Amino acid sequence: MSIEKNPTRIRILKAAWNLLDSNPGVAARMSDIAKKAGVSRQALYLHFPNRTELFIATTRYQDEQFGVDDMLAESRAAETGLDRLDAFVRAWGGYIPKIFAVAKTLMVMKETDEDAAKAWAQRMGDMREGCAAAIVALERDGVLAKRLTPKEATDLLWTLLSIPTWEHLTQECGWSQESYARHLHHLSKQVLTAS
Amino acid sequence: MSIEKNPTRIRILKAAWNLLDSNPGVAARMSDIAKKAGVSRQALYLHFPNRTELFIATTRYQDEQFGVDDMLAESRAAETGLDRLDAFVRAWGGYIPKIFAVAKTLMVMKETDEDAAKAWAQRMGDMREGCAAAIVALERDGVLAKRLTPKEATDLLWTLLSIPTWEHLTQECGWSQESYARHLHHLSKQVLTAS
DNA sequence: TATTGACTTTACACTGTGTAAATTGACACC
DNA sequence: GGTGTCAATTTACACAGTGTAAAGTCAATA
Repeated sequence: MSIEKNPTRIRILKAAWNLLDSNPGVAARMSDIAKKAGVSRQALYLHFPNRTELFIATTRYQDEQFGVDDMLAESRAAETGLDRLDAFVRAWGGYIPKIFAVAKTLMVMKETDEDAAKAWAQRMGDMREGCAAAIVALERDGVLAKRLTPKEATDLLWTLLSIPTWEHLTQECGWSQESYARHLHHLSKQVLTAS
Repeated sequence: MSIEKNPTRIRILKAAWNLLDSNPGVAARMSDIAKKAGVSRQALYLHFPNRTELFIATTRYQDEQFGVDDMLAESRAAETGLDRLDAFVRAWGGYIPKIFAVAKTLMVMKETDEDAAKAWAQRMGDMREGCAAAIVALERDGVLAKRLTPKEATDLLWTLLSIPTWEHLTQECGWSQESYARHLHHLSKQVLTAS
């Protein structure tokens, strides 16, 4: 399944993943990752040009391991627009907690790092595609809320499903993942579909 | 109105404010701020213990200058719960763009800095009070959506009005402030009140 | 046996924050 | 007029973390 299987490279990616997951919020240093991977700090630079690229590679590795594409394919298979919306909300909403720690690191980095910003924009752009497709399906079925243009509806769904929204509800407000999923399921229908 | 009026201190605060506003996203360095304030870098440390505290002081200075308290007082004066909700959404939603650049800087810092995190939590806690008060008023009037507990409703409003949500809609999606305000006005009612 | 490749070790340049201390200049009090 | 004080300046340095550079080790392989 994995495109490259350089063993040390993978060890480093796993170490980074692991470190970010277990110390959420504490941005791992190159030396921390090296130690965790059982390799010298300099070795990291043999596999990744810099810290940013290492973390970008880590998110890609996660996507590959989790099989995002297959996951999102499910929602694409739905017949009706409503089913498609539900499936997408469930799939993506359930994916966020798996990738949160690493994603968050990249989100913070993107504020000061051009490359991180680009990688992040790409990733979120892909996610937006899924939102847009669900909205198109709703419109096709004639159930899209009348006061929203497709673009507005897509933007709203994109925002409701954004990682900061998930973070706010589960981390700041203390909602369980189950509670988050249930509310977002309802919310997206309430806001986006015609009553 | 201002508690302290040390002229150099104010010059520094204005320089920081100015710098963050005009270079949004580019975290200003101590030397940049010093230069802008027309003062030596070391002088900053005569007025603020460190970079974090300088930025915290800057947000406080903004709040003071803009008179947040007066602004929020308006919403407190509303008679009905619905009026109160509207007033609060309008007031806070209109305030975000004024403070965004500085607030964003602090939001990024809070991920790696304990003090920044504390200051930010405080600020957002205050904002949550406003959300909670509006929800209580809705409940008192018997118009709170039945499927939501007051806590859930408060959390949702708090999330909808959060700075990341504003940022996502206006910066990523390109919504105008007017469009943001209009949609949030409708959205909050739709989600939080009984139809 | 020589070569290659992956990794280590050591060292260093660079950036930015924060500490420290000696110096200057103005104003204020007696 | 002399003295003290206060704000700010200048210079210097410690420290952390990223990234570069180069020489050395060691095993596999041809």
